[in-house]
Amino acid sequence: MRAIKNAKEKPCNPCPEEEPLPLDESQTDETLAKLSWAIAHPARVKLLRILIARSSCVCGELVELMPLSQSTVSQHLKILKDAGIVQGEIDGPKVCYCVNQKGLAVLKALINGL
Amino acid sequence: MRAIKNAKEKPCNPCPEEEPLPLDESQTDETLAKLSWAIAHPARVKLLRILIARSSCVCGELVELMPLSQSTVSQHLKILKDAGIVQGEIDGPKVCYCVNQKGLAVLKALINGL
DNA sequence: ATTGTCTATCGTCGATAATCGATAAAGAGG
DNA sequence: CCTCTTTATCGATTATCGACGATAGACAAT
Repeated sequence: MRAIKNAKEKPCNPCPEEEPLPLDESQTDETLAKLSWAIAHPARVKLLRILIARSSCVCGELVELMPLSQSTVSQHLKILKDAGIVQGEIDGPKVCYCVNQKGLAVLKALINGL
Repeated sequence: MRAIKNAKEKPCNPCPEEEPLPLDESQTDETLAKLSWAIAHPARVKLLRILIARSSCVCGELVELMPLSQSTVSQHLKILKDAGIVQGEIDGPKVCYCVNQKGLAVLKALINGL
C-alpha cells in the first residue's frame, strides 16, 4: 500500500553464478516436483517472468508490480530462491533479484526430458 | 496392499486425441501455474513417467507400482487428468490411463518459453 | 546515535492438499 | 440375480499453503 519514492532505474550488478544444484540421479522425481512446485503459483510465474525480462530488479520494484503485500511477495521470492530458480544480491539496504540461469536450465532440462 | 491377480499385459487401445486446451493469452501465468502444480508432487511425476514409458497402463497396475493406497493414487491421477496431462479410457470395469501428448506439449512449450 | 528506508521473518488465520479407510458405482461372469 | 473385480468418490484427519499485518534487522544518511 505504501508508495516507494526513489524508484530510479539503477541497474544493479548482474548476479554471479551460484547454486550448482546437486541433481541426484535417484531423486529426479523429487527435484522436478520441487522445481515445478516453485512455479506452481501465478504470482511466482509472474515474478519469474518479470525477472527474466528485466535481468535485474530490486525487491521494492517487484512489490510495486504485484498486487500483493510486501511480505507476501517476499515469501514468494524466498520460495523461488530456495528452489534455486532465482537469486538475491544484497545491495546496501536493498536486495537485487535476478534469475538463476542454472536453476532455470535444470527445470527446462527435466521437463524436456519427459 | 491387495495383490492384483490378473495382471496380464493387455495393451489397451491407444487413447485418441482429446482436450484442445484453450491457452488464453492473458492467462498464460495461470495456465503454467496449473500445469506445473499438477506435476508438483513426486508421486505425480512418477505416475507421469510410468505412463510415458509404458504408453498404456491400467489403473490397478499403477497402484501396484506406487507405495500409496488405491484411493490416493486415484486422486493423483484425477489431478493429472484435470490438468490435461493424462487421459483415462474406460475399458470394461478397468480404466486405462495414458499420456495426453497435447497437454504435455503445452507444458513443455510454456516452460521453454520462459 | 537517531532516523528513515528497505527487506525478511514471525504469528496468525482460513483455505486447500495429502492421505487413508470405507463405501458406492459399473461391468463381467457365473 | 448375485458376486467379484475394479475404480471413483465420500468423509475425516492432519499438514501445508497463501495471505496479511506487525515486527525485527540491516544499512545509509543526517
